[in-house]
Formats: sequence, C-alpha cells, structure tokens
Amino acid sequence: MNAKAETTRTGSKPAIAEVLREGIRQGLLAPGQPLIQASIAEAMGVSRIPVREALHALAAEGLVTFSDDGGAKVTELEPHEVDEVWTLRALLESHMAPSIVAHATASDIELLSGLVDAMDDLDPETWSDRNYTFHQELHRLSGMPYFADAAGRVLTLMDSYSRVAVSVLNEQDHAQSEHHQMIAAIRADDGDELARLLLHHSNRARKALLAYAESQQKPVDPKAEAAAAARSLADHLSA
Amino acid sequence: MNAKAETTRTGSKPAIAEVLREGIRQGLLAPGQPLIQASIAEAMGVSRIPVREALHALAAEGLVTFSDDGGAKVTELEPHEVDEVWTLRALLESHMAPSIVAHATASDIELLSGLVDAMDDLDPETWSDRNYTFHQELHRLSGMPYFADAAGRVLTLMDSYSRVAVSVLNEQDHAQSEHHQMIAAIRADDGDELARLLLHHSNRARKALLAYAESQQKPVDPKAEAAAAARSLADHLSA
DNA sequence: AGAGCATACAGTGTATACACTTAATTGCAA
DNA sequence: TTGCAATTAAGTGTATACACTGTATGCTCT
Repeated sequence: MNAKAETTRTGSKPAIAEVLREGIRQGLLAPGQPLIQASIAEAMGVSRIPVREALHALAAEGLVTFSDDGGAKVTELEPHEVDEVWTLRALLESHMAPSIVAHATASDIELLSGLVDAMDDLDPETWSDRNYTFHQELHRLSGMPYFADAAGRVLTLMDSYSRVAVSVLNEQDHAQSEHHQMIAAIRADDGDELARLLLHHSNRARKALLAYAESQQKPVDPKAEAAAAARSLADHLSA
Repeated sequence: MNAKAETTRTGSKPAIAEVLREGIRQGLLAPGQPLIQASIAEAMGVSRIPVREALHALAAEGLVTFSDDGGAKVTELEPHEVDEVWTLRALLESHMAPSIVAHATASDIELLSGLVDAMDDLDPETWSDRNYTFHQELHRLSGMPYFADAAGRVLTLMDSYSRVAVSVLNEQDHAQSEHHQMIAAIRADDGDELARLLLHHSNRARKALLAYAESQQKPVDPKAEAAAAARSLADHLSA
C-alpha cells in the first residue's frame, strides 16, 4: 500500500500480505475474525516469521488490529467509523477529480468506459469486485500517488462493509447509473462535474449504509447481550 | 542501555518502530539513509526479527522504502511528492477544522494556546518539534480518528522536509503568527475561519518550500546523472 | 598489466527452537 | 456437587542458525 510500490526479491512475502489483504477486503475474512499466526503459516506453507511481518504491515494499514494480549484480528469498524472513513474517501476522490480529467487519455477513457459497461447487470459479488477496480483505476489516473494511496487504503478498509450496501440495499443500480455519468463527465473534460458526482456518489451510499448499520446494530450493550445469552441457555436447558 | 526494559517483552517491539519513526521524522535518519537490520538490531540490543517487523510497519506507513534487492532505506521524496503530500495535509486539516472548533473545550483551548505562546522565539529545531505537537493536537481534537490518522501520517512523512522550510526560509515567523490567529478562530468558534487559516498556512509554506526545493534540486535525471558521471570518469582517466 | 575466475563478505529471507503468558482443563479434596 | 490448585494447551515474542544472492576482493594465467 505504499505510494512507491516496491517488490521484494523472492516474491513470497508480499504474497502473504496480499492474500490476507484481499481476503479481508472481500469479506472472506470477516471483521473480528482472529488471525492465528500458526494457522496462517500452515495454510500458506511458510513459517510464522513472514506471516508476522505481513500482519504488522496490515496493522499499519489499519486492516488488522492487535489486541493488548498480542492477538491479531481483522479490524472491526463501528458504524460511526464506517461513516467517517466513507467521508474521507469522498473528500479525497472529489479532490482528485480535476486531476483525473486532466490526465485521462482517450484510451484510458475507453478502458474505464468498457469496465463500467461490463458491470451492468452483474451479481452483487462480482459487481463489488469490479467496482473496487473501477475506483482504483480512477485513483491511478489522477497521477497523484499519495492521494491515490490514501484513497485506496480507505477503499480497501471499507470494502467489506460496502458490500453490504450493494447486497442488501439498492445501491448497485444507483451506483451504476452514477458511474455512467462519471464517464460522461470525464469525456466532457468536466472536472468539477466529476468531483460533484464522486462526492454525491459516496455520500448517498454513506448515508444509506449508516442508516442501515444503525438499524441492524446488534446489542453491544452487555446487559442486552447477557439477556440474549440467558434466553439461549434457557432453551438449551429445557430441551 | 535499557537495563530495566530487559524483561518487558511486549514493550520492546513498539519501541523499535517508535524510535525509528522519531529518528526519521526529526531528520536524524536522513532520507535515503540505508537501514541495515543487523546494525539496528545491535544498536537496540535485540535480534533482527523485531527490527524487521518495525521496518515493515514503517514501510506500510510510507516512511521506509524497500528496494528491489531487499534493502531498506529512509524514504526519499522528490519535490513534486513533497508538494503533493503537503497539499494532502492542507486538505485534511482544513476539512477537520469545523469539527475541531466544535469539539474543543475551554481547557483544550488553554492547552493549545499555552503551547503556541511557548513557541514564540524558539530555535528552529525545538520550534519544529513543538509545531509537530501542535498540529497533532489539533488533529486529535477533531474527534475524527481516521482523518487524524491520515493527517498525522503525512505530517510525519514530511516533517524532516518541513524543517528545511523552518531553518532556511523565513517560515517560523509566518507560521507562528498564523498559529496565534488559529487560536483566536477557535476561541471565536469560527470553524470556517480556522479552515481558511489552515489551508492558507499549509499552502503558503508548501509553495515556498517547493520553490526552494526546485532551486536546490540536484540532477536526479538519469541522463544528467550519467552525464555528470561520465565527466567525472573522463577527468579521472585523463589524469 | 589486464582479463577471467574463484573465493570471501555483507546482507537479506526464513525455518527452527525455546521462553513466556494466559486461559482452559483436569484432578482432588471438602 | 462445589471449590481450588496444579497441570496442560494454545499462542505469542524473540534469538539463533542456515540458505541464498549480489558484490567486492584477490589470485592466477596469459
């Protein structure tokens, strides 16, 4: 996730971080899931040392959280944190917009346009993957590596949460229509319009997701949690 | 060196990253300086393993760069990169301004104000340290941890470059006067004014530093570098 | 002297081994 | 059955050891 991408000699070590990053992003490794060094090491056929390095790098990116007792787990975001991260993304993307428009060549635009066209009527999972790629591509086109790096980081961080908005809410159609408008704005060389669209794009989805997350939020209240456990216990005992 | 820290096992690992981070930020470890694992390990009295982890974490933060051959060095920023990072900081800070004003309590303001007052007429080194603290404190007050994190990251990344602006250019007086104005804006509950000040604060310094950096820049162009090397070679051979 | 080749060195990547901590489990006594 | 202590198990932190790569050094042969 460094702005100046570097590769290591053997290639095996970045692969570990990359696999974990992708797993977290796609939600295969769910928020809160414990990441046991030995298990990962065994699964990947390496020792714990390179796994530790990957975990620490991911922790520096915010994707992984180390507890006080040393245990690592996939970072869990509270609704208000998701909201903040989404706001950050909107700010960064909209600020990159003029630069994106300025740098995009004809072939860039064709590539982006093709990408968006191929996203119509996809299943939510695949659509989400392509959506991630689309935004990453936008960031890359800006020619602002540090902005792109920061934006890419938040994009990755919230992607697994973003998928909820796609699957459960009606986000896919909204977003897809806005994607087409973005292509049009880039074609028209209208940086301000692209900025407006990106801001709106993120903010609408952000609000929808926040409302949903708050309505869905589980009882984190210890008392309520205890009550639920008691109910389950009662069921179990009476059986 | 650290006699009592001998057995604090968990305490030693974050300390390594922290020492390196501070060294890089303050410029004690200059951009481009190679970071040899064994040397660092010996200096800190630990093995290479925890050092590696620290280096990878710092690399994920952008402070350290791994070359293709595996060697780590302190990240070097080109002038245009410094410019971009500075722009990013300005954007983030100005966007946090309303939240800073909203969250600052009377005692927060007193603390900040005292900090700024104590910065008048300091030597450039000490002033730069306090300046870093002042901005970190502003970020913290926003109550937006992800914005604060991103802003703090770029602040750390560019701090050693920022010191040039303080020592060589006439930045300290400008900045200090603007700091006082910021305190006034926070006192007046004027978020927009604080945003304006922060934007101006960063952007003026950014432009000054960019102009200086470009005037000072060495021939990084490979061709120019090769030409210089060829000249030196010719001299040497004809001697 | 200069080119070619072998050897030594410096540095990294990673596996193994061991120390330490915390939580779970078991065994025993009341 | 309950309470408590002792033991086991699971996991992490880190030191050591070895393999691999690129580079510098030096030696030999022409």
